[in-house]
Parts: sequence; structure tokens; C-alpha cells
Amino acid sequence: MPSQSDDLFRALADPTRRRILDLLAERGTLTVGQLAEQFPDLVASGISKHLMGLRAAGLVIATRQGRQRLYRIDADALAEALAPWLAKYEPYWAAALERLRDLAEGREP
Amino acid sequence: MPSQSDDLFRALADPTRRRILDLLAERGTLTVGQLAEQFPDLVASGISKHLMGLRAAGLVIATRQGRQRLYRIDADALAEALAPWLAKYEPYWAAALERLRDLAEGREP
DNA sequence: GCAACATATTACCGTACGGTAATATGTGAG
DNA sequence: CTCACATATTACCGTACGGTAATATGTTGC
Repeated sequence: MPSQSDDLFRALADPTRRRILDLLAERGTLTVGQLAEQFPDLVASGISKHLMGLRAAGLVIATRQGRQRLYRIDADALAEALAPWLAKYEPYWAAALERLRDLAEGREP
Repeated sequence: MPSQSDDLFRALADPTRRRILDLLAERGTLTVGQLAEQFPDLVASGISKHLMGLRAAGLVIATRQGRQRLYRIDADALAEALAPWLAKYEPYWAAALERLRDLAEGREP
């Protein structure tokens, strides 16, 4: 019986799937074809398979529009899956994240 | 050329490795034997192999003490590896984490 | 030095995974 | 209705992965 966390981390394990998520996070909504354009080394059906994987893990939602399918991140599901794990490790990443934010705003340490 | 993120998420992909990290996060420092006790279904050398994987990903550090080896989380490395990805997805998990914290403190929504 | 112990390393095995190619399904256009 | 298009599904392949068993390395205690 695979747990919520299992699905999440298994989905995140593959670099292609992570990049798909990145693209969806940046652009909000993309079709399979638009995503496939970003992966010249992969065949389109490969992307489709990865999207199925992300959908199975509940990280992504598809809505039909004409003959294409619009994918977007399932924000609630991603948040719910991630939060418990993040809470457990908060002491580890909190400081680094702060530092990263300061750096992005050009502040000095 | 595997990136920092690749190593991190690959290491986190396996439930056994995640549980090893959990145990180290809770108890601070553990020997291979102490860790192996927590996995009755696995042989000790299997744990050792997973620890090597975590060490290779830079998430864990070992120090020798007598004939045993003490493992602990490499807090800095974990933080540095995790922070950039977390920053990218902060809008997604921030609210859920807040909710989780409130819940833990018994607050009402 | 040697026996017992803790961990690491190697060799090996089955299976799951990521990839492609081929085929199927569903939809808009003419 | 039919053709072209967008995506999904299936079948198949090589490889990477997690696991065990066997062996090697290094350390303490006698």
C-alpha cells in the first residue's frame, strides 16, 4: 500500500517530471504538445506517460479543451502532500530558505 | 551530469531512505546497527547500502567511533539542496504549512 | 595473534522504470 | 463521413534499482 508521501516522492524522483512541474508552475497551464516542445529529446507519448504518472500521484490535473488537454498543477493536492514532510524537516531548511530570500533581494548577510 | 536536485530527489525517492532520514532527524545520531534494528525486514548490509546512497547524495555524514560508525544528517547540505526547490514552490506549500501549524496548536480555522 | 564484532563491498537476481514505436481513442475541420 | 490532429495506451526493450548472500575490511578484547 503506497502512502501519500511515497507517491509524491516517487513522482518527484524523475528529472523530466520535475521539469514538467516547473514549467506548469511558471506558465500555469500547458497542453501536452506545448510541454513536449520543451523536451526535444523525448517523444510526445513519453511526455504523456509522465503526465499520467503525475496525475496518478495527484500532483497535476487535466481538463479537456477541444482536441487538446490542458494540464495544470493541483495546488491543493501538492500542498497537502508536501506540508507534512516539510513540517518535519522545517528546522533544517528554514534558515537556508531565509538566507536565499535575503540573497535574492540583494541584502548583505 | 546529475545535478544537485537530481541527487537529492533520487535519494528521497526510496521510502527506506526517507525513514532513515526521519530516524536521524528524531534521534540525531545513530549507528548502522541501531538503524538496522528499525528495519526487521531488511538485512543489515542493505541499510549500509542505503546509507552509502545518502552519503553519496550528501545528505548524511558518518564519523567513526570504535568499530561502529555514527551517522547523522548533514544539516547544511540538506538545507542547501532543498532550499532552491522549496523557494520555487513556496506559493504552493506556504499556506498548507501554516494551516498545519495552526492545527498542531489546536487553533480553529 | 586471533576470535568476535560492526560495517562495507561485491556479486548476483528479479523487478520496476524510462524510453521508443506502434496502435487506439477521441475531437475539430471540411 | 472522412481525414487530420492531439493525446492516450499498449507492447516491448535495456538499464538502473533494491534486495540478499557471501566476502572483505577494520576494530576491540582476550
